Amino acid sequence: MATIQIGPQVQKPVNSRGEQTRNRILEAARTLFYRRGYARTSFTDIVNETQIRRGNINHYFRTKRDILEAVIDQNVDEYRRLFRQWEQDCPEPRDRLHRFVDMVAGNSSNLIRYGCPIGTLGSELGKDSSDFSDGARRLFDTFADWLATQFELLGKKADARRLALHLLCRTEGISIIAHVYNDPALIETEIAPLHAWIDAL
Amino acid sequence: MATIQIGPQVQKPVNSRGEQTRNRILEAARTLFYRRGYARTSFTDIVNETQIRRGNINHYFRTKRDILEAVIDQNVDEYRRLFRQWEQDCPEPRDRLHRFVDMVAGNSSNLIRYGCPIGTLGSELGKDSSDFSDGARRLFDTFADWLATQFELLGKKADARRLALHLLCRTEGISIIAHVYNDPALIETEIAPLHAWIDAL
DNA sequence: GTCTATAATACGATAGAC
DNA sequence: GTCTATCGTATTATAGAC
Repeated sequence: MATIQIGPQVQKPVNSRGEQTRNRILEAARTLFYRRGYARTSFTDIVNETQIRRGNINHYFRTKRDILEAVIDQNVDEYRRLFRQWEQDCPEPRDRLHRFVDMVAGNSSNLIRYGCPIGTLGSELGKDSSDFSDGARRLFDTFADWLATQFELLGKKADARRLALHLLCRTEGISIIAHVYNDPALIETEIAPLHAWIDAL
Repeated sequence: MATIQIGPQVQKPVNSRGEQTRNRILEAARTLFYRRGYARTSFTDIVNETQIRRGNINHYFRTKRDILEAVIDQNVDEYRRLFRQWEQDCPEPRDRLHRFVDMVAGNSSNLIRYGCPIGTLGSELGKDSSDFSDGARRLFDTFADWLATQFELLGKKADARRLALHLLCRTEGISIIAHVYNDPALIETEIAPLHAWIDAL
């Protein structure tokens, strides 16, 4: 849905000093939340990582949870941008699905060290009294929706969502086990049948 | 490897008051770690849950991490006991594998609310500077080893470990996605092909 | 074995000067 | 927009009486 602009549009200064500071905070938080988990990442960790003073961070994000929400938004945006790129690169939806599976394989060194960036956050946020399972679902929906669209384009209209969730189950499971066992070979072994599965559709 | 006993064996009083207290602590911790995660569970939470005083808990477990290790040991023991039960109930290894898959389906209400008890703990412990990925691996090995044994008994000697890890990938992936989406139907849908897969081996 | 009291620290968040 | 200083609380862990 487009928003109607009245009068000259006020251009948001995307590279202002404030914007840069905010982005540095966000980037550090994203990495730390991924590598150490949200609960174990402290405000002080972010201060040390960015060298930005405590009070200044609080100027951009009043609470730690505000940072989390912004990090999730950033993740969603980034994956959507990636999907758009794939759509441009691959006219065939089948090739886009292969791209998705290849992304898992291509990111194996991070997956092995820290687990899936979406899945581990999802597990943590889904837990009791984290009252933020919305964030986890929003993150997964970014993937599920896009994957379902590709299956629809493949003519699997009725089963699109089921197939999308199936593929997510497969890749998430691989990420967990490969992470626990620090085993890159397992990713290769488990990814291969997924490519075959996509081709057989 | 059996230990040779010399002289009359000293029987450990398994139902002494101390043992009972220790077990109550352990049971509460196990539930809390599962439902809220290890990092977000505090000593105070365990005190409130058990009504056992702080100092008394520290008499049995000096540190929070000591509790974690004991909880993992307890989990390992309990699953091993369950596996022995299955071995008695089912002479056919194929039926035992079906039992394993059914366990996931039968535990769906907990899986949906809190995720997989092994997988979520594994994700959390595998993270950076938790320096306790051993615990996660030990937990998963309890399953992987037993599953591999069943595949060997099925005549899949060469592929036993690969098949075991594949099955773990599948069930863990299902747990994650069903948890994030609070979707019990997804468990049923995704479990069915696993039974078929076992039968087709 | 059980309890109370408390030490020592890390945390999230705020106030207010510049 | 950036900084220093600090409040109030929650945390793990310990000391020592009973």
